Amino acid sequence: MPELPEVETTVRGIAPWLEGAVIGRVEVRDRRLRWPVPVAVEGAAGQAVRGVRRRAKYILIELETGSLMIHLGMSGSLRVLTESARPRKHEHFDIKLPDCTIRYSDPRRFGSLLWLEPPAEDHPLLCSLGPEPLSEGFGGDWLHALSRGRKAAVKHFIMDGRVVVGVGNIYASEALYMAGVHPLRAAGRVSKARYEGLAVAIRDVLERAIRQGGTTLRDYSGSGGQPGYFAQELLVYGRAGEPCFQCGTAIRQKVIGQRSSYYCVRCQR
DNA sequence: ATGGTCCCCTGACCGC
DNA sequence: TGCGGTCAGGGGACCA
Repeated sequence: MPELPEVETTVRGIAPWLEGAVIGRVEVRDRRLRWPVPVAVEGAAGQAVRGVRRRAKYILIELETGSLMIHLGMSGSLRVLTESARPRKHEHFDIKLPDCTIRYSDPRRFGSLLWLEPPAEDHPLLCSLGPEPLSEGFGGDWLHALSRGRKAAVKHFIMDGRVVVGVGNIYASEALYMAGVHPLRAAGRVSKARYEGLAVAIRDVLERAIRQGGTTLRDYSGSGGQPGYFAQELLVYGRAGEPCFQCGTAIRQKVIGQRSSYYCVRCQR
């Protein structure tokens, strides 16, 4: 469920509680996540938090001897609890802090909690990731250069974390629509000029979504339990059969690479 | 290397 | 109210 804006919203919500704090302990109730939660995460107890950051859709809590790395998968969320509350089903673990508890919930169990030895960036899950879409290193020239000769659909291409991180299914559809690029077009057959427009669109949609606290379609909520408000700004995602806001043509839905894609056949070429 | 396909898992929703 | 089918915002693993 969470894409980059939702993960960023979560990081911004938990960071003030973590920064400058010492971890009380990490209480794991259910180790069954994408990978079994390693016992090593409990070594976080008593360690000072040196930093909290996001890399792609991973949340990194940097401690003295290593980092806790959290991924929210499709249905994960972190909540800040300032009063004691009985853990419920699917609430796999708690990070206990002096002034609150950060509680992880993940019904579908596609998320993860791992312990990373330094340097964290050498971890297999992080070392081959592409640039952050909101960073200087990302732009149309990068997309254009990487895509030469690639026959995969451009939508699939921009969702590949080795190309650029954090562009999930919702925002891929949105950005392609904004840039007027057909999602099924071969990545290698998109011009440099159109990649420039696509890069701008990716950046723009992600920044606006972050400002709205992410997109809540069904069950996403931020660390304070609040929904994201970007759903009301979606231009194509989830609008199959409804008229395109630019030309009135019915928005098409098609499965590309196992995921639903939404686009306008008239406005996107 | 690249490009398909499959799958992990639970819950919500829809039609009958 | 119950039941079966379908669909979800991610992404690793595997095969050709």
